[in-house]
Amino acid sequence: MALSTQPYKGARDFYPDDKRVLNKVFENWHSVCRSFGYEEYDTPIIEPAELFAAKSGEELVNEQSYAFKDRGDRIVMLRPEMTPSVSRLVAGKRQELPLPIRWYSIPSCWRYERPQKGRGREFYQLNVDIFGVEGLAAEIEMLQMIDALMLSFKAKHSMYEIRINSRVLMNYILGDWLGLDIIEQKTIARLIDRMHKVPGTEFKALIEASIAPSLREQGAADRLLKILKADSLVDLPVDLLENEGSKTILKLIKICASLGIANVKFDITLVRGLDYYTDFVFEVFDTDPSNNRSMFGGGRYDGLVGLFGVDPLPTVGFAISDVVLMEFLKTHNLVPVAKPETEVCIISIGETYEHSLKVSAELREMGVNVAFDITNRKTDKQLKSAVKKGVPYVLFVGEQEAEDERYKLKDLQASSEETHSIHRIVSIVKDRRKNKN
RNA sequence: GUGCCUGUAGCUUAGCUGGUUAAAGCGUCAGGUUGUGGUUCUGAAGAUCGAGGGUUCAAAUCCCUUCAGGCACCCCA
Repeated sequence: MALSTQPYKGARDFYPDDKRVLNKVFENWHSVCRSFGYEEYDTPIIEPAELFAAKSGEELVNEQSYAFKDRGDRIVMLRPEMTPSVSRLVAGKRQELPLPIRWYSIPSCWRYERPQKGRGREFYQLNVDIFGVEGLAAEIEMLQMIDALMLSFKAKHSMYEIRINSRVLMNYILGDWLGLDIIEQKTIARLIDRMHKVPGTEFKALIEASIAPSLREQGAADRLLKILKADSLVDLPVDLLENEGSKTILKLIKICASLGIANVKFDITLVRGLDYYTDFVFEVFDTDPSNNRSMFGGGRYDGLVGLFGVDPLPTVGFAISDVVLMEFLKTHNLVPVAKPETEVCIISIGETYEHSLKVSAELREMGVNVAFDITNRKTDKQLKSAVKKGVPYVLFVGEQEAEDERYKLKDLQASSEETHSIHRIVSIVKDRRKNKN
């Protein structure tokens, strides 16, 4: 029985053609993060299971995790997300890190799920977090970064929308305003999260079924259903507008608008599954009907760092996965094109193998990426494979050229060739590189 | 974890209601008289038809099981 050439279920192989695109995506992520003054960190892919227990969502930990025992009987997990790990790092140096802490990372994460469109078991995830800022300025910065990230892929504002909500407001509505107990609050929150996927009448029935009869008689269900229809903040009753969460949202939308980020919208049905969020939450949606989905999200989680026994630290962060982002880029025709980094293929003709070796070495020393075709095949075959690989230049080294130390450089796109010295060749190739970037 | 759909050479497919050595295009490799491509011509390699079992004189083609993939639900990046 031959071995399978397929990758493990839900995990991916990146052939060079795919890897170049992925790298391009990463490059965009890196450069946006750096431009906002964020620094990269990294952590192990394996963490003790208890790091995630009770901090992430229940289902994420119990049913969707790669958990196993190591040889010392410790229960470990492949990280399903990065947030608990960053919090661990920050807590570990809580006293010495200058605030605010602006960090990012691109870890690969693992979740035991059934793969489907835009979701695998393994994925890369850009994680961006800012620690140590209590006020709205942190939220604003996150939204600004998201705007810059989307822009770095040439996305237009019409292609996506940033929906925001506040857990403070939501908790107030469900708790004080409606008078639900903790368990009811949880189930109702779940339901609200799914509101747009369930038919209206069924949704109403589900809500009513989850509310205690005494409250139902006071009209709690109807009050809730009514405010869930709110399209914008001003549709809410006045007493809810007084809530701190509402004020936060209002200010955020206003400031974003003044920054030209007009696609930020209040969405009262936005909940998010992770348990650690404390106030501001958001999700970015693809507006294209064929891919109308939540792409990524984040929010404020002020409680996580403190769980490590140090003083708490207010935090806002978000995460984007490469898998979902690629779906977005595909539907909007924005997938970056990425050519190989090889700039010159050397084709040696006649008895010039050793001379060609020297030429390649010289070019490399001067910073040119050179692939010497050492297959010794016929010239046209070598040329063809250079073309197919997408290399911009071919350099012919024949016996005459070797003698003159001037070589024929062929521009494969322009389909022109000129004979030059090595130095001239280097500057031509480097000029091209500059113009490309 | 639940439901639906799919599974023939590396890729895209043909193969009618079961019948001798399973076709084609693309790609790969080689050659078209020894220094040039994105044209053309010729040739080669490459599939026990996802796997296992069954029905039948006979199965890629019918039935069962299983595996893999896709999509939706769940959940989420």
